Amino acid sequence: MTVIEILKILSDNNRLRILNLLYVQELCVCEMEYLLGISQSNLSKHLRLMSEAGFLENRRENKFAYYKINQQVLSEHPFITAIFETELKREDFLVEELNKLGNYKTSELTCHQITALIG
Amino acid sequence: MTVIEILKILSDNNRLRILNLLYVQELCVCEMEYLLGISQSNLSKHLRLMSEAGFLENRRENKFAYYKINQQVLSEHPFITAIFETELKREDFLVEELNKLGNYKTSELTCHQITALIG
DNA sequence: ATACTATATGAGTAAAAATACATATGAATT
DNA sequence: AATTCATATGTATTTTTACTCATATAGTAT
Repeated sequence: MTVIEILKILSDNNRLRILNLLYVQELCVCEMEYLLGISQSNLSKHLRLMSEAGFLENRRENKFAYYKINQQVLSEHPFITAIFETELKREDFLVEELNKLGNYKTSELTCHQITALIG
Repeated sequence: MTVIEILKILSDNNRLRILNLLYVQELCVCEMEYLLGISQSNLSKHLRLMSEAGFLENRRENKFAYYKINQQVLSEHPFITAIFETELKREDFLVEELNKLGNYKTSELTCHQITALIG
């Protein structure tokens, strides 16, 4: 992965929002759909883009698809961590979305329940 | 300047090439045109974009327009320095362009001579 | 097997960004 | 003042990227 590939991934608002959450923890597609309000197909395409670039890893558990950040990318490119740790914390809307993620976690809703809420 | 604005600036190949040189030193438009082989109008537009965003500063000296990186941007956003210092050094074509800049400097050509070469 | 449901994908559209070409501007020189 | 020359800008074009809608796929459960 070249710098420019990484920068192109990071320079989209929705992808930054996704990564902002995934930097905290692995998440299921339905959870991101719920937390971010991005349409399912759009979300899926951003996730695919980032996975094919090697930025994300994914697995399936039952019906649900989980995505997480490839830690090797972070260790090979420390500037990414710097962005997540300091830059993203300066953007109010991203901090709010982290709060929403926090609330979601304490709610202990399941993916099954989430998809019922969305659909 | 938001992170996303900065990332959008950085995520274009020609802009990265420009900044790669400007990270070494202030340069005139004609020098960048010569060193990078980017067309004058295209170059000018990239420079304008980055200046309006506050990423670059510029001054005129005689006929010539000089651009440099706004140091405040670097100090407020250390991840940018990390990109220049370590990431860009991994890209062969960018390192070559730095070498070309080095050669140009030792040649001690003037802007006047450069524009004669280009035109 | 069938139906159900979460995610992925194909095709089309819209929006944004990069570039090229022609021309304008503005400083310097004659 | 007229000319020259470096840079900037307007307009058009091309390329790239994001998104929507409809449909396919692949797991689950009945």
